[in-house]
Parts: sequence; structure tokens; C-alpha cells
Amino acid sequence: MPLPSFTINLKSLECFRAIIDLGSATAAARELNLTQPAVSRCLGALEESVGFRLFNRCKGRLIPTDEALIFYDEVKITLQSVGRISRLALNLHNANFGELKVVSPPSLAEGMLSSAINAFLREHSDVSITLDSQSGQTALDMVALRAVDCGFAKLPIDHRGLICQPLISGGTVCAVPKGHKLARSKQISAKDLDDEPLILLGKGRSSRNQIDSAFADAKSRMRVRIETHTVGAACAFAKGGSGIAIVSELFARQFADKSIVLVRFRPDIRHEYAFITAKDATMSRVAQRFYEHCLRYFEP
Amino acid sequence: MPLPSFTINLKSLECFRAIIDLGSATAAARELNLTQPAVSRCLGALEESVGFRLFNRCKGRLIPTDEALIFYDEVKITLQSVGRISRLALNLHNANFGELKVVSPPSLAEGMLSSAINAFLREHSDVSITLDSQSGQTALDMVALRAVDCGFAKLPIDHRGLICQPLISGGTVCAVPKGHKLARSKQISAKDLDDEPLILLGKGRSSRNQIDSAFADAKSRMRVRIETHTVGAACAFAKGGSGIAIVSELFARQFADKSIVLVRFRPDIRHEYAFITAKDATMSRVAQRFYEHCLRYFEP
DNA sequence: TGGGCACCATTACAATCGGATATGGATGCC
DNA sequence: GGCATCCATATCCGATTGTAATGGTGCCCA
Repeated sequence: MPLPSFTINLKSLECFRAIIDLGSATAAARELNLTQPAVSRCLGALEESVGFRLFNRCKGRLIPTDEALIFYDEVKITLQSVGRISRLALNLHNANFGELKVVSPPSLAEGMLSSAINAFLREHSDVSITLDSQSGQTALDMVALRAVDCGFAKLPIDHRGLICQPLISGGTVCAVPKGHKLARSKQISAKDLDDEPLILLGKGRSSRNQIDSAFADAKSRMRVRIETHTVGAACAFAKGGSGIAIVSELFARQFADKSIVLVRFRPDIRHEYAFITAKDATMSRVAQRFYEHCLRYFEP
Repeated sequence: MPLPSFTINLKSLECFRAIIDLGSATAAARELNLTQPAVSRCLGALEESVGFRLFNRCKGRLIPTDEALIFYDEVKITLQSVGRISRLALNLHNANFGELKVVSPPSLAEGMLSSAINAFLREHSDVSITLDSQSGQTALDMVALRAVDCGFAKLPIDHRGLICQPLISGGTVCAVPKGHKLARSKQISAKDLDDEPLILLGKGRSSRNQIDSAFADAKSRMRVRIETHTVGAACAFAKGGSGIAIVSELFARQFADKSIVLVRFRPDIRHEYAFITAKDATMSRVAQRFYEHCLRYFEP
């Protein structure tokens, strides 16, 4: 009596599933990129090893037996499990050899993010990274739509379908031209800036609104001399003596030199950036590694 | 760049699991009844197909990588799933699983068939049986129309679309009240029953016709005092002294007690029951096993 | 320090597996 | 009857997968 030998073959199971799903061995062969005899023999082998007939050969067709249908349910579960293995393997493989697509606002991309990525690449020699500079909604959409693996964006973020992990946080500083009367202050408030020529950026953004409010609260006149879009430009204007730039502390540092002084602005307006990923997709392993790397890299 | 080929092999997974569990490839080989080089090569193949290193070869030992440990969890789940397949296959092989719908005439269902089924259930723990009591044409139709898997019916059967396997056979006996003048006979013929009060059943059925013929042949007067429908009732009447019942030997036995005597009736009128299945449908495995069980159970 | 031991990798070779192509039989459809 | 479809079998061939033999390396211990 032939007992099941337990030497079950994955390919046979795949054949079996395909035959049940598609109704014929020839169709199964097409799906599996095999020839019909190959499928036929696989099936024979499987029947041999399980020890009972899976199909009745009836009028040249394969009719599943009752047992086959019971068997099928379990086989499908197992094959799904094998599928998970494959996907996991791919993920793990990609952690060392994969590609990572990242999107970030230009401000981050040009400064601290590029050095974080450099450090990551040194530790993961075979990973290649694509860094896309996009700001605002575009970046969020790219992550949510999985056009990229992960991204960075400024908080607050209102977007369903994203997971946001706060990562970097910094206050607000004034870039004051050297020799300016405020250059020696420990901190500068909106009141101190009454009627001072200012260089501001991010009109309409939340941090900008907070600055506006601070001036309103202090009943200071806000004299905006230059509206610009990047911290680098703002600092450059400040260096040129065109006024005091109120900028994120995080980015101002890299532009600070002897011609300007960075003085803390009061009230403390926080600039926070988060690591963002799509909600309904587990991160690829590279992305996970990258996230962990960033956590370490940016920790205070 | 070597991408995972997804042609993952169960044996490789088994090797991998064993290596992690036991800590060395040689130990794994022992467990799997393989040689160490075989395991070594399986491992190599698996690494090839997943696309990353599973073990660091360090000082002649295999040290699992971080990825390997993550991979291991998933592999274990998959292997357990495969194990379930094997067990299910074994169960199906032993027909230890499933449902069986049976139809039989009430006479069988109440007596010997129920004990046969009980015995079958004891041997096949996960089988559930539905037994439907129907007689005559209804039962045959139910089998032919595949409303049930199999059934029992009295021969002769005239029904296309059925396979009949004779299973149980018995003669005819007279149930004679104790103390009756015929109670001590070795056998009783139609002649002996001339003008005796009789209890008969199955009017119009073939066995009844044979009895009628026997009386006609013997030129005996058939004095039918009671017509009834079940052997149990017939025997009860006999016990009450209402007359001699002429019944199937097969069923009379269970009703025999000290108040009646069973005496063989001559000529020998056979009562035969067959196991019946639909012609154009191979029996389910459980049904086959049940048939084999019945063959053994009812063999003379 | 050198020998024994445990472990892993590699090689060489044999058996088997697992594909492909070619062919044949049965069935159903026009 | 001719044709298409489907399954099974035969034969062939390369890939896979097992084995035994061998070699290298690190560890333990006298």
C-alpha cells in the first residue's frame, strides 16, 4: 500500500492548484510556462505521493475528486505561505542590494539629508538611492502612490494614507548681519523686530503664519523687504545686509559664516520634519534600514 | 546581479531550518538523513535563490546573519503549513476525513447497518455519516441522482445508472410461537403451513411473490391473518400467538427471543441486499472504504 | 607546538528528476 | 467524417541531487 511519502514537491502543488483553478492541465501548463506532459507528470507524482486519486479521468477530462477539493484549500494556504517567503526573500535581498527611492523637500535634500544619505551609502555598498526633490503636496502624493519608497516632509501633515514618523526638529533663528545692533542679543522677539527690514520665506506655510501671528501679538510692524523661497537665499540676502532673515535653525546652520550671526527667535517656532511612508504597504527592508539609519543620524 | 529566482525548494528550506535549529550543517545532515555536503549544497542553492547570505562562514562555523533569523521565522511557518498538507494527505489517504451520505431501507438501518456504521466510525474518527432511511425506488433514485454517496437496497434491482454489489444474503424463516406444533420442526414448507394463520409482509414485493408461488406450488391454502410492513411487527405478532410469521432470516434474528422459535422455511427464498452506487461517478474515497468495511463486516 | 577533532567547502561521479518533443487515443463539435 | 481539444505515454537529454573522498581551518589539549 503506497503511503504518502512526504516528499511533496512545490512544483507539483503549484501544478495541482493551477489545474483546479483553470480546469484543465493544458491551461495549467500555459500558466506555468510548462508543457502539458510536464504538468501531467507532476500531477501523477503528486497523486503518488499523497496516496489517493486527485482527479478522475473522465471522458478525456480531469474531474477533481471530493478529496482533491478538500486538499486544494490546504494547498492554497501553503502556496500563499511560500509566496510570502519569496517576497520576504526579495525584501531581504533588496536590503543589501536594492534600490531606494526617496523624495524630500529641496531644503533637506541640499543639506543634512544628503549627508545622511552619504553615510547610509557608506554602510550599504550595494544600495542605490534615487533622491527626488519635491516639496509640499507633490512629495506626499509620491509617497502615498508608492512612486517612491519613502520621503521626508515638514509637519504638520494632513494626508490619509501616510505614516509619519517625526525625525528632525529645530527652532527658528534670525540671521543677523554682523555689526547689526541685534547681533549681540541672546534672543530676538517680534517686538525687537518692529519695523526692521526682514527677509522672509514660505509665505502661506504654517511656520510663516506663526511668525505673522507673533508679530501681530507683539503689535510689531512687519516690514518684509524680501520674500524668497530657500533658506540659502534668505541667508545670502542677510549676509548682504539687506535685512534680518527669520529662518529655520536646522538649515541656517550650514549657511552661517562670519558675516552673519544666528540668534534664537522668540517665541519658539518649531520646524519639524517627518519620515513618511505609505500606510498600506510594509516598508521594504532597505527603507526600514534607511529609516533606522536616519533615526540614529538625526537623533539630538 | 543575482535576483531571487523564486524556484525555492522545500528541501532547501528544510535544510535551512535544521541548520538554524541544530546549529551546524553536519547535525542538520544527521537529522535529515543526508550527508553534510548535500546539506551544504542545499544551503548554497538557497542562498543563491534568495539572493543574500544566510550564514557567515566564520572560523569554519556557520553563523546565521540577521536576515537569516528573520527569514527563519517565515520559513518555519511555511514548513508547518507543508506539514499540515502531509497530514491532511495522510488523512485523506486513510479516508479518515470527510462526509458520507448513505441511504438504506429502514429494516437495515435499524439493525445490522447501524452496527456496521458504528464499527466504521470507530475506525475513521473524522468521518461523519448521514444515514437516510428510504425504501424502494426512492432510495435507488437518491443514489442515482447522487443525492447520497451510496446506499443499500434489496435485490433484484432494475435501475440503469446504478452499480450493485451484492453484500448481504439470508434465507427465509418462520417465526413460530413457542409451543406451536411446528416449533420443533427442522424446517417448514408451504405444505406444512396449509391453512395455518400467517403473518406476512411486503405485499407485491418479489420475495412475497416467491412465497405466494411456493404456496401455489404446494397447493396449500394461504391464510393471511395479518399483513404488516416490518419484520419487527411481524415477529411481535408471532410472539403474541397470532400466527406464524414468514420473514427474512436476516432481520428476524434480532427480534428472536424465548417466546418464538425461528425455523427455516422451504423452499429457500433468498433475501439479498446490495451496496449500490451511481454508475457514472467514481466513489469518493470514504465511500470506497465504507464499501470495503461493509464487505468485511457482512462477510458470511 | 603539534596532533586529534569537529566543521565546512569542493570535487568527482552516479542516479534520478524534470523538463521537452513526438505520438496516440478518446471525446465533442461542426 | 474531419477537426480540435484534451490527456497519457514514450523517448530523450540536461539539470538536479544524492554520494564518497579529500582538503582546509580553527579549537582543544597534552
